[in-house]
Order: sequence, then C-alpha cells, then structure tokens
Amino acid sequence: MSAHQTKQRKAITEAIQNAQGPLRPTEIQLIACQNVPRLGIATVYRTINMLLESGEIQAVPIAANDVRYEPTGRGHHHHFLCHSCNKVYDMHGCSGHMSKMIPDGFEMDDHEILIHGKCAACKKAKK
Amino acid sequence: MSAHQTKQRKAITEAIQNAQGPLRPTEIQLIACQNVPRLGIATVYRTINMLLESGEIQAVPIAANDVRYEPTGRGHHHHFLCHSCNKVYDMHGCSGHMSKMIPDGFEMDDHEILIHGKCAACKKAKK
DNA sequence: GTCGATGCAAAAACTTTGCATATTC
DNA sequence: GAATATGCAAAGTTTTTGCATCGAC
Repeated sequence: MSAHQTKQRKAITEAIQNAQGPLRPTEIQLIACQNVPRLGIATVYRTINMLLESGEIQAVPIAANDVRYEPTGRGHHHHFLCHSCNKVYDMHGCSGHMSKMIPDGFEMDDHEILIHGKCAACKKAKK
Repeated sequence: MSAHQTKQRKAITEAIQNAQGPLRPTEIQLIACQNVPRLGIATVYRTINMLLESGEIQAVPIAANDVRYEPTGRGHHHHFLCHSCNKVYDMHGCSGHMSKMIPDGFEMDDHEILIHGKCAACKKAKK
C-alpha cells in the first residue's frame, strides 16, 4: 500500500511540519539527516514532489532560485523575508480585501504576500 | 565608458521595458532575438544581472523554478498569475496597510503580492 | 590599438531519473 | 518473495564563467 511511511519520509515530513517557516530542499535534508544519516537529496526531492502532489505541502517562491516548502493547513498566513539572515517567517493576520485591485473579468483563487525587511533578531544584533 | 549601450543590451532592455508583465530569461531572449539574431542566452543572463545590480529591473518570484523580470519604476503594483495561460499581469492599486501583520520588532522595507487565478481571456476562452 | 562586450562552449548548480540494492510486509 | 523505497550516479535543466573574437571609440 502506498500509505506506507518510511523513516525517510517521516523525517522529511516532520522537518517541514516542525519548521517555523518554509525551508529549502537542502535545509530539509540537513534537518532530516539528524534522524536518517545517509538520507540522499534525491529522496528529499522525491518526497517533496509526492507531498506537493498530495497537497500536504506547498511551494513558497521567495526569490530568484529560492523556493521553500511549507505544510498546508497552517491556516491563512503570509511570509516575511529577512534580508539580513535570509530566514522566512510566517505571519498571521491578513488585511484581506485584495479584490479591489483585480482587473475586470479576472477571477481570483488565492493570494500570497511576501514582506521584505529585517527581523527582530537581526535588528537587535546589529546596532 | 561603461554607459556604452550595445545593440544587445538595448534589445534586452527594451524587451523588458515594453513587456506588459514580467518575463522569463528565455522569453526575453526570444523577443530580443527579433532585433539581434544571434543573441546568446549568456548575454541575456549577464545583462539581467547587470540591470538587477543597477536597479533598473527587479526579479519577481512566481513559482518553483519560475522567476521573471520587470523594470523598476512602474510605480507600486502587484501581480496576477493566470493558472491557465501562465501569464503574469501587472495590477495597480494596492490595498495598503500590511503593517498590522508584521511581528513586533520586525522592520518592513517592502512587500509584494501575487494573486492566483484565471485571467479574463482564459475565462472567456473556456466556457 | 585598447577596452569592454559578445558568442560559444565548458562548468557549476539545481532537479529529475535509472537502476541495483535494501526494506517492509 | 513481491512490491515499493532508497542511495548513488548519471542525465536534464538552468545559470554562470572562461576565453577567443568582435566592435566601439
């Protein structure tokens, strides 16, 4: 049966689920490697694609050549990219009404917001 | 002098400037090729990176492995990705106040919004 | 002629695929 | 033992770099 959960998949899924924000494939590998030492990057990508297809996770495009992955089902939220440490944080509470900027005849399914700036840790670190 | 404008750079810059929305590197090459037949993709990438550094254009992350580039200085606007034709449209008019979702101690520089949906042309095309 | 820009091809980086081995039931 | 998943390595992509040549002053 395909619902079989190997230790690799478990480690990868948990890495994504437990993260505070979206992670890159190599970050996922690094974290999951702590539980499954010889975990290959191919397995990480294969698992990511499986989880994307099943809808358990989704991609978050952050910048050129920087996609990260996060679990679905965390509720409506958006992202904050710190330009100092390059970490992405989840942010809850969305101002809402995007509809006013949608052109006539267009149909909106969803929206995502990415805020750029400097996180509290980096602001404190650097006087 | 470094302000020298070759026909390649001119064609690439114009392709980006004249586009109705952000373009991918290969799309830029395709358009610019109409004026400069043997234009290589390396020149496109080199020019993109130059224009990014000088601040004339900026990257728009759309999805995994899909970054597009647009001119800066079009005023504040956001993007609409049509999941049917995969085109990205500019949208003007921004609802504004993102500040309420920014965590304490974080500092916002900028924000970008990507709306997903179906464009008017695709809605009309498919009953 | 000097300087920088280009095209091509090679290299690097990132992602996917093939295949023999390993794991689960 | 059958079926699926894994690791490794090879193949695909995408982006960058090296280098000989070309073009502008």
